[in-house]
Amino acid sequence: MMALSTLKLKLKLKLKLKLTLTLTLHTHTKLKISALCSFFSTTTTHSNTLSHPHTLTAADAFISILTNNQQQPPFSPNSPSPHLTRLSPTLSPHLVESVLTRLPSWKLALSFFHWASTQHPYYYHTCYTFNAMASILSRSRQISHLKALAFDVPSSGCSFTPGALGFLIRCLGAVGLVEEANHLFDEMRVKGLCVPNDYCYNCLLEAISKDGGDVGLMEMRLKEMRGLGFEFDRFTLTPVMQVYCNARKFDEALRVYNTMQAKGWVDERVYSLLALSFSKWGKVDKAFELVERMEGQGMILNERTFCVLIHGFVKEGHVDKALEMFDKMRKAGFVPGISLYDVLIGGLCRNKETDKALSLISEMKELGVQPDVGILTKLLSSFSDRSMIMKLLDEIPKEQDYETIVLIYNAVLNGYVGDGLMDEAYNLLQVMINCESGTNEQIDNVFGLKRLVTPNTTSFNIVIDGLLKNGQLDLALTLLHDMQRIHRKPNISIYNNLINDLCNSNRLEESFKLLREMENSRIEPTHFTHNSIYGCLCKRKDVLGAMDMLKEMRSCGHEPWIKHSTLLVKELCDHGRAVEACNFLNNMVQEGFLPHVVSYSAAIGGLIKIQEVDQALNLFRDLCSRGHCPDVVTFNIMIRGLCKGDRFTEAENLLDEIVMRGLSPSVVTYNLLIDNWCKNGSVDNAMALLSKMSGEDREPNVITYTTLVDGLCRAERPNDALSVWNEMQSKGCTPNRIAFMALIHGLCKCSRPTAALRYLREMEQKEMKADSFIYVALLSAFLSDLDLTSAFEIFKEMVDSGSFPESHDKNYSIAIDAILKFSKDDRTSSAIRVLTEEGKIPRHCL
DNA sequence: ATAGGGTTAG
Repeated sequence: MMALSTLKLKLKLKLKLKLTLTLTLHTHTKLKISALCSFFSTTTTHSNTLSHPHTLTAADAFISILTNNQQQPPFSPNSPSPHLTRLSPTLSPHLVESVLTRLPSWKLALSFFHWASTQHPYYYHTCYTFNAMASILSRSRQISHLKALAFDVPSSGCSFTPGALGFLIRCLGAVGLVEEANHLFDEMRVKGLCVPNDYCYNCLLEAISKDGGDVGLMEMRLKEMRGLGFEFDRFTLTPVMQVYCNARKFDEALRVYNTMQAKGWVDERVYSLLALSFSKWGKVDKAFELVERMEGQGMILNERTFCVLIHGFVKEGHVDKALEMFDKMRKAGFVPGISLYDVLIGGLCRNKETDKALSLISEMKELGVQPDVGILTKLLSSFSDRSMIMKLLDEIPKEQDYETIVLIYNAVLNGYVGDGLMDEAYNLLQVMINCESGTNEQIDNVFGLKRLVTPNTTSFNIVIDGLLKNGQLDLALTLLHDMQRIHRKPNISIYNNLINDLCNSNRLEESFKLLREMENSRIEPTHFTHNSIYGCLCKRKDVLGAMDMLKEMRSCGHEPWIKHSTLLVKELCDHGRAVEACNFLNNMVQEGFLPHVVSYSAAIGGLIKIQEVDQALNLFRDLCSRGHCPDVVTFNIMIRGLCKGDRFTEAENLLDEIVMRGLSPSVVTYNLLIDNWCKNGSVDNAMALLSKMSGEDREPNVITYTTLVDGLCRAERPNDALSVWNEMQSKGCTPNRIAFMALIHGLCKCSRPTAALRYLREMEQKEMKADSFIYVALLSAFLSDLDLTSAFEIFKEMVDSGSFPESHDKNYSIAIDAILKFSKDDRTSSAIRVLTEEGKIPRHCL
């Protein structure tokens, strides 16, 4: 880099002095300063401007030899045509360039190009002949030859003007040879064969942008440019923006766009580029806005851009914008082809904008474009209205082949199914099934169509799917039999959907029957088929069946889904069968399926549930040796188990282990520890952890606060509980009914029933209903407070809201005691009698 | 027609 800038400095200096000295840059190459510093971009085609009649004649001579030689190829290695050999002393770069551009094939041109270079000592290639050749190879996309040529240029020692280098780089860029372009650029500079100028850089950037765009490379070249003191212009920034667009670097692309906008460099190309990118990013509104801005400046998109945008807009579901664009396109004088109509009508059908779709159809016809079967089936698929169907069927040219008619019927079936008209779909399918035995009238009754067709597999697929979605499994199953009766082979999709639905209805035996049936008819079950059945077995807790299915899956190479295996483990564990669950996981391993850490976590939780904490710990420790690492959730499950077993030290050690393994404790982890401390009388530890949480970016949640409110009330610190409550709300954490109940219950335990009642009212205002134990807690607290009136008020609310504790509830006896108290007191005894007579209190209470 | 699962509070 240093050497380069010195060189540049020297050159500038010498230019200033207007010296015409030659400068030795390379051992073999002498360059004229004027050539080196030419800042003009020069294209190869000098042939048009050749001025020497002599050269023209010579070129004609070469071309006629090269193209009229039918006896033998002109360049067979050992015997070049004697005519050519005779002419070879006249070779000059101008002549070669002229011949090259006029030869009819790249092959001939390349042979001639190579031949000319061997005519030493009379001839050397120049940048113009190299570029003429490169241009031919690039246009005919002869990538490997072009690559070889680009590789040869630096070692040929031929010097290039910056314009020539830029041209060559563009040839490379046009066929995606970006690496080669970069290599060439650097080599030419290092070897002193060219001093690249801003034009060269612009060409290089353009090449980079063509290849999807390597942002790092592009930014490096930009930095280089700036370092060399080159100004950026529109030809610099357009490819830069394109690279950012391709890389989805939204902000950077916009920044470049804004710069260009400020400089007035935004042209059609830039607008189109950005609009297309916006469309690709799903920002249809922005894309549209750009197009309008463009129009405001009197610019028009080209046809291709219109098409791509319309397709993109429809794909993003913005059919309205697509239609507006379509309108603009026609106003710009472009005639849309049928594929645009197809995509627009497809989009309108998806949106159920059937009127607009139909008006497009009439517009097409006015323009003399006949809607094809593809468009008509799209429309039919979205209609279930009989007269509409008839009208559309009228559009179909009569001479359609059989397959096409089936396609059209299937579209009608799709239309019915889409609108949930299963009876219509089923009946039409039945008419089709019976078409061979039925009469023409039958089908005329349906649509006035003369042609009779029998349904194909797709027809059945459509109706069966519709019936399944509509909960008509049994009717769908009869269609499977209809298929077999008329010898239509069900496909995998039909089998899979039926089996899946049977499994969801717990009709396992029938699923198996279908599975065997498909195997017999040589339709291979997929992993979906097997997993449907496996899932059903898991839900049933059928361990043996699940194992058998796993064996079958093994033989097909189908993986069981994690959610199913985990469900089985969980179901077993929920019923206290954790040991069986563990055995099942071991058997899975035996079958060669490594269960997921989630399934193992469920099993560990199950062992803890049956108080086998040591077994749980063993499994937890085993996980790593089985190729798994426990994650934070597994740790949480284990921590809870240890806490439940009063093994606090081990639990806290696990917390350290989480950190040691590079995991980080989750909010749940902290909640568990807080709960543990609260229950063990170390509320202050718990409070300390609360303040630590925010610092670690683990924001406390409603469970954290609820746990602490409960803990503080247990520690007889109602005021602290209330301040935690307030802190929770000030942090924007909304209490749920469990939180309210914890606070109300806690305040009651702290003999603060009046405060507690206020929160019950707040809770009720938020339309949350308290459980009966809350009423009982308030009731007891008021009674201990000897506030019989408030106690009775709560009691009455409890009775009225149907929250009287059940007889097996431990609060039942408290309620009964309260009734006795109320009966004995004059202030309340009559009211109790009324309630009893109304049947609101169990009569035997008295 | 197809991933996704296991843990915490009254």
